[in-house]
Amino acid sequence: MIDLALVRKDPVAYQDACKKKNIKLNIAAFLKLDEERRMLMAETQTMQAERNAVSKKVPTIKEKTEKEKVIGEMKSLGEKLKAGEEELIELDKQWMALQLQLPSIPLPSVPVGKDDTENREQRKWAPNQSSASADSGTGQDGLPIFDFEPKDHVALGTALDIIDIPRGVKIGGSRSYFLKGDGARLELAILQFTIDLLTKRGFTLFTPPLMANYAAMMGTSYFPGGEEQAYAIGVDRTPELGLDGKDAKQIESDRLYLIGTSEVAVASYHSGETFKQSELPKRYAGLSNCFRREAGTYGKDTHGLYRIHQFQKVEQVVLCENDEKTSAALHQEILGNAEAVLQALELPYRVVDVCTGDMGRGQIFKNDIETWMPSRKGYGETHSCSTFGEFQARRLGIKYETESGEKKYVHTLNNTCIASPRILIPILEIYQNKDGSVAIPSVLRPYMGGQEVIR
RNA sequence: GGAGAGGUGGCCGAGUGGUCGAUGGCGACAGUCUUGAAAACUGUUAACCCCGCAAGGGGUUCGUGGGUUCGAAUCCCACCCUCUCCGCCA
Repeated sequence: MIDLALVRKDPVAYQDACKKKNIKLNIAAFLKLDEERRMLMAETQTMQAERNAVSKKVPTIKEKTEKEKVIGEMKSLGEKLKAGEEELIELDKQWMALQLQLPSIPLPSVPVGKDDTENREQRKWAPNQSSASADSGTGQDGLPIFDFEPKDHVALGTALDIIDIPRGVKIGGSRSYFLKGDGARLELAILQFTIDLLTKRGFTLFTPPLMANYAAMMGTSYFPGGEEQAYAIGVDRTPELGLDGKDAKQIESDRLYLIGTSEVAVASYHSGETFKQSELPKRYAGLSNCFRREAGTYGKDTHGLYRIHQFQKVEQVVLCENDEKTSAALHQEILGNAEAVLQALELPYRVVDVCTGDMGRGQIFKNDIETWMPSRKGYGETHSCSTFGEFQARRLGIKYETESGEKKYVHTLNNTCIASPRILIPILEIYQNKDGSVAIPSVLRPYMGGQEVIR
């Protein structure tokens, strides 16, 4: 949500932000509605003031006919007031709906572009000399080269019996999978390694609710707009559905949504609260399963574990004071944490500055980290690091009191630290050996009982 | 799932139709007293919105949303949440 005083002061800047972010919104029309709303508000408030004043006087009137006269007058005022209030409620709905669409203004450094094809590569990293696989080498650019025909993660995982997609689909529908045996253990090792790294760096770990209400979805700015990507809980539970349950009907929902990221829950943790400035920043990490409908992606990334409905993620969430330098420094910090994990895993990656068109409504600055995936012959997005300014904090109502007693909204940031199984794609593909076995990255071995290879 | 109780200001808690945004207590802040502190005493102490340069004025808020009424914390309806007992249960 945006400070409307700023929009009124500089509507052009917000219209420009809409254009850059591909948001269809007429700022002038919104401000006209805003104006109308305030005028109507003034009118109804005047009537309310009169009603309140007279209501206070009524019990002191002793004379009966006088009293009845006043009550009669109030009755007709009440009708006018009610009409005004109803009109205001209607106007309010439209006003709020539009207000929730207002974008924040990207920082000046953000590249302007229409979609992810116009993101700008900022830097690359690759291990000097990869220790990844006994049977592969490292090219000049640090990317792995194989002296055999490398397999993709699906072929590797299927042959090793650590990934089972067909049976996943049998149980959970398209884009479902099982991790099995060492595959499941590898995932947990990665998560645990990441958790340990963040803990050492001062982050507090949360395992949050996986189901969240509308306020949390809206507050973190997934709603309105992202409803189609969220699973809403609500199918009927009648026992007489036979063997296939295909007659199961939608029921009225429990009004909860499965979270697409622990950010929804963890950033909402302090909603409605006011900190003391000395309590900031808060460095939080959420470990959770994440659920995404992936509506509208039919036919896209259908192969393997790249785009699936459910995954596990360690997410960093930071709340800090309302200061651009502070949040910029923390942005680099949480970006650095994710890079530290990839570097420990010796996976080549690059950092891109996400352009305006590929940014969300609320972000003012965003980096993606893309990790090298041999089967894609390119980098694939594995991390997303966002700075929101006070956009989320306004929706969530998270403030702090400065030393001088002033109340301000916090700034919020978040970044993936690791997300699995997508990260298994580069791990399995880069660490594969000629014989089809896969070496376990050395930093993960302590988490797998010292095991060195999956075969 | 069955039965019951309840949601009031930072916290506790009173209030069942009208000068109630709400008695009282605790806490916090300021002052008096004190060398200092404690105690005692005195005072201050909600959030949000609208108008206004400001001083200030007005509105809304007693879980949420509707309704009744000239007037609702108080009456009615729906929903959300919490607690207790029983049942079931990882």
